Amino acid sequence: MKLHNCSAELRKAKLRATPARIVAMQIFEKSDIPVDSTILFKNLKKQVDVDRVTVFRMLNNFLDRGLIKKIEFGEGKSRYELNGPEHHHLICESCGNVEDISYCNVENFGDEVNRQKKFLIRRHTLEFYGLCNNCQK
Amino acid sequence: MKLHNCSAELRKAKLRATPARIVAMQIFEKSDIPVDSTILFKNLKKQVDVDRVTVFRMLNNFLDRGLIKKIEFGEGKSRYELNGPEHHHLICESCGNVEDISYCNVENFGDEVNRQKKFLIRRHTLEFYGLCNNCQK
DNA sequence: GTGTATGCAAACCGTTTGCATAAGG
DNA sequence: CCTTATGCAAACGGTTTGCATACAC
Repeated sequence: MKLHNCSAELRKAKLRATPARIVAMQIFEKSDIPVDSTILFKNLKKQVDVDRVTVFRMLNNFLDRGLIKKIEFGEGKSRYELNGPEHHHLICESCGNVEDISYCNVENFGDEVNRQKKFLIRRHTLEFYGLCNNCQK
Repeated sequence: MKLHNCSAELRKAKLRATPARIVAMQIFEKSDIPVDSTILFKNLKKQVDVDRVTVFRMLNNFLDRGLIKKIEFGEGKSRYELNGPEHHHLICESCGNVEDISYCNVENFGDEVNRQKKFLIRRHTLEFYGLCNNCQK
């Protein structure tokens, strides 16, 4: 059980370790693709009695404290994932699966942009949409 | 006046050239940053009497016919721009201004991803967030 | 005990849908 | 004339807010 880790992590982020939050963190740790509020809510419900509103408040709390980050895949809703090392996503337009890619050569490109446009880049988003290996068959 | 061009363009896309659509196309042509439904609605209202619903329907029609494309900047709403040559955006987190960049070296990176992950890339999104030249001062 | 987190109800915003009317070709 | 676009009203899904209560520390 990672329960203790999650509690500690929450307290370290100056958040009270409530049951809902602990389970939410566990769900984030277990899920391999970014979750949206509805998925998180449904999975939470299996273990704790929690309100939808609380889920949104948790998400915002976690975001504020930098525990998670928000992503959008153009679905008209937000997704969230643990705020780990920078990476990008391969989103299958057929089955919806999401794979992570860690390598990114955009930094060099960013430097170029910086020089040319005098734009100070703080972060960037890069998502690839297409067909995963399975769905190509 | 570009009115005639817009009408022609609409008809070429097999869409009836109604006043609202013609003005909408003109607004797209004039605006240098991607517009959202509300901005488009307000600007349309200055020239034609149009309903909010009609704006959304127009946007979807234009999307279907490939006249425009949809973009998201993580604002919880969609933005739209004319479907011209591929480019990416520099979004200023301070003033909200958006600059276009045309050069993109992501293709090479995409090939790499393709080989490594056997993922067939159909399109990608790449947006830079930071501070524009003005807002750095 | 004190301040933070939660539940509930209600509202908000962007967007979609159904249906009858209007208008482009 | 026939089909497509529009307006209006209503609904939808995701998200936020106000307020009183419950709970973590």
